[in-house]
Amino acid sequence: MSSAADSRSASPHSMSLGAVLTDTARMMRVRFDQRARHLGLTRAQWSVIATLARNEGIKQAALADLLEIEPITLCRQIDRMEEGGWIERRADPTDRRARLPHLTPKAHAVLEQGRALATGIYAEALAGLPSDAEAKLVEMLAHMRANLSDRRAEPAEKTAAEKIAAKA
Amino acid sequence: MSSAADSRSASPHSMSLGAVLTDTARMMRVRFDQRARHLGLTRAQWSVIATLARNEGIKQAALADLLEIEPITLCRQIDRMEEGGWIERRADPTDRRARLPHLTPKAHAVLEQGRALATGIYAEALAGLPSDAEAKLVEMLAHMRANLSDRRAEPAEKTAAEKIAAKA
DNA sequence: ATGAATTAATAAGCCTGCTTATCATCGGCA
DNA sequence: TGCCGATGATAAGCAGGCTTATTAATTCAT
Repeated sequence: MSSAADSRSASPHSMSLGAVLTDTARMMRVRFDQRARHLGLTRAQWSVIATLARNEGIKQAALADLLEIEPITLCRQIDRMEEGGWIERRADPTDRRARLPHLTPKAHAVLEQGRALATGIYAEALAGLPSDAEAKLVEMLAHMRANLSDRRAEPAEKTAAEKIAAKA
Repeated sequence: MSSAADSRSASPHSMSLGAVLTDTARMMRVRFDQRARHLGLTRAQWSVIATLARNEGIKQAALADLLEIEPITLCRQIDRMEEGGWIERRADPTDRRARLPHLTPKAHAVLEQGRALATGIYAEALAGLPSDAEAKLVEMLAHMRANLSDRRAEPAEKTAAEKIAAKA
């Protein structure tokens, strides 16, 4: 039963952080998808709805930036969500290039359910950990995300420290 | 500059944990992919190579279990890696159903480079955090992964605690 | 000893991320 | 005024996850 853990821990600092991070993120997404299936929504789609709800009238490119995905990824996601009746694109009166995504009433109707689902899954994932675990995790992960967010494919040595210094 | 963070933190316990977890995992994967591109390898592929290197002669289903992905996902990954010359499938003399994946010399040759890459990226991500951050993170994430790993689409209440009790 | 259940691998088809490239429009500057 | 670079959206095509279902081989129970 412990073979998986054993086989991964040959060098405790080599693969485990990336592996456990990726696995945990994937499992959280899968769990959300399982629970949200009866709503007809995936985690990624719910994330679009939740963000859009707080940013009415935003452009696709700006929304992609909030979601931290590429515009093309969001574009195709909105294609699917428009087909599913969650979102409609409206013309921007001030810029004929833009097609602003708007939530439909159907999307507004599931906002609360999605929030409750997410909260329940976080609670389930964090069960058995100290009460400050969530805050600590979010803080550390946000820090790591910031460390990784800019630079391109440069050699790894002494870049992170510089970046942090530059930000401060 | 802070608009993304602001727009997400409307309710600090609603979306942020899942969002930051997913984003950080994705950025780590992207970073690895950028750095490993000159090797012709992706993070997912390197992960297969590293795990296979520690488990010679394993079956595909067992390897999928170690990697915590579905067998079909690994099957298609191995298709690509066989095409790329990283892996070859050999017949299992004791079970005619099985086709055992084996690393090619080309794959053995990049093992060290991959390990160094991963180590460098972890260091970069963790820069500026206390020295025990990695251990704490791995511990918390592993706990969460365990909390989420079994059960199916049941309601969220009081399942995690039961599961932990059952495991102990 | 044979028929049922299980297991190994994989096909089909979807979702969501990416890179790269195209096209239309906007807006600033010469 | 007219042009040229920046911007908004999207097409094409790949990677790597998933669910569901199929085929072949093995194993187990009767």
